[in-house]
Amino acid sequence: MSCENAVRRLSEYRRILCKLKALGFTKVFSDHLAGAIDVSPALVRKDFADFGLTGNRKSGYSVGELIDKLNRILLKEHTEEVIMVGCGGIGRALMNYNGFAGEGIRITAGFDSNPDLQNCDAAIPVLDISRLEVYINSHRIRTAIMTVPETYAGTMADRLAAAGIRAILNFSPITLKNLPGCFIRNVNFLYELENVIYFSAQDTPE
Amino acid sequence: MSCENAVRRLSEYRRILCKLKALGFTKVFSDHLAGAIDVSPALVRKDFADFGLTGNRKSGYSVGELIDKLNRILLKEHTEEVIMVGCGGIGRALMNYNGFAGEGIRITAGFDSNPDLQNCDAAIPVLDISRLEVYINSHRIRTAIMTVPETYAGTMADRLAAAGIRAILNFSPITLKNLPGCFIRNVNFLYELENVIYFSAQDTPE
DNA sequence: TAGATTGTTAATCGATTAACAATC
DNA sequence: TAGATTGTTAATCGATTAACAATC
Repeated sequence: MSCENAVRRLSEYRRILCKLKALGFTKVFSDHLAGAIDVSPALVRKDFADFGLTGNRKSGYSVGELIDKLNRILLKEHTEEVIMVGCGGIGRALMNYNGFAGEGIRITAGFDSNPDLQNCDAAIPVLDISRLEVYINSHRIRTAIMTVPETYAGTMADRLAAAGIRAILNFSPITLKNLPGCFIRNVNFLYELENVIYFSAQDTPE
Repeated sequence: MSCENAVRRLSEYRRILCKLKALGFTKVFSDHLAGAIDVSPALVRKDFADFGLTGNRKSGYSVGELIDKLNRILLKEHTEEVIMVGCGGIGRALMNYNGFAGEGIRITAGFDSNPDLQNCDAAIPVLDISRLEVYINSHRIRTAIMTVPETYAGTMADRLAAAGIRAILNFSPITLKNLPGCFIRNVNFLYELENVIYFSAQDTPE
């Protein structure tokens, strides 16, 4: 768990550092970053130490150097190509989501078994699911986003892993476990919303 | 953290219990549920004890009774009305998401400042953002989903909290902290994807 | 040097699990 | 009764934080 959380914090540090850089800052202290993401300065330093990010005992950390190293760790040095498996409403919305392009992530193709959703000529082509394996192989895709109905999620994850996918972001409504050689991260809209609804009824939701 | 995690597990237990009920099961043991969501039987029993769900020292837990009590805890006894703030691609996709309706959750209206997205006559009307406060008040809405651009997220959350919203599911690309009297849960698509991409490059992603 | 910050270790905190008495 | 499972306490585990020596 810690590792997943730590990597998420790296994303957050990176985001803040990019903003600081844009504002002209060249140095930053663990104290500042800690305040920005609401953790202790000790955790910032520990995270950095754990991932080999070093600072200077007098002048803190170099913003530019941190960003460079974080870019390497988070695979931001080259554009990462990702596929979308399942192109219903959520899948298409994420394919058009504008928060990825500027961050070195590109969804290069979608796959769906429904011919009505297929379109080879779209900006991001939506191909028949039968072409999945060949595409993954020829484009050396390692990462997939899955937004398929519950019934298909399990077998589709197996199929993706077998085709060489190393990690899946799973939005389908069923929680999947990691497969051998394939990391799976589940995001369940229903559970998230039920969670929020639960706290909306608590005396002190905060 | 535990509480948020525990409530999420309640959602998972509930889902599994509903399936068991559909299959005709009337009794279940902590051991079974534990296996299904990949935790220890002790945690299942502790979760249940913490939320006042009791079993029988010989015959385990009653499926029907657990579902009833979980429905009460998770506010499933009446349809929960939720609003969507920001009706771009993700917002509209979630408004049309078919995973909520059968689960006692209804998105009753969307709000956006862009007139092109507004439509009073749609199945789920999309209203001008100026009508937000009146709508929340007259419909006694407690829960909101937010999919707005980064620039507006902070002030919009303040506005929602001031209007009486008690909990927000925030999909906007900036992490928000809880406000006094308003719980905020952040889901950041970029961070989730960066996380998954990170693990796709690890030797043992699993 | 004096002051300030990192890097790191030990302490703390909280969540999960193991163990077992209670009991159906 | 014997066996099995809950309910609960103590132990464990892991993540976060406090503290401080090293040092720029």
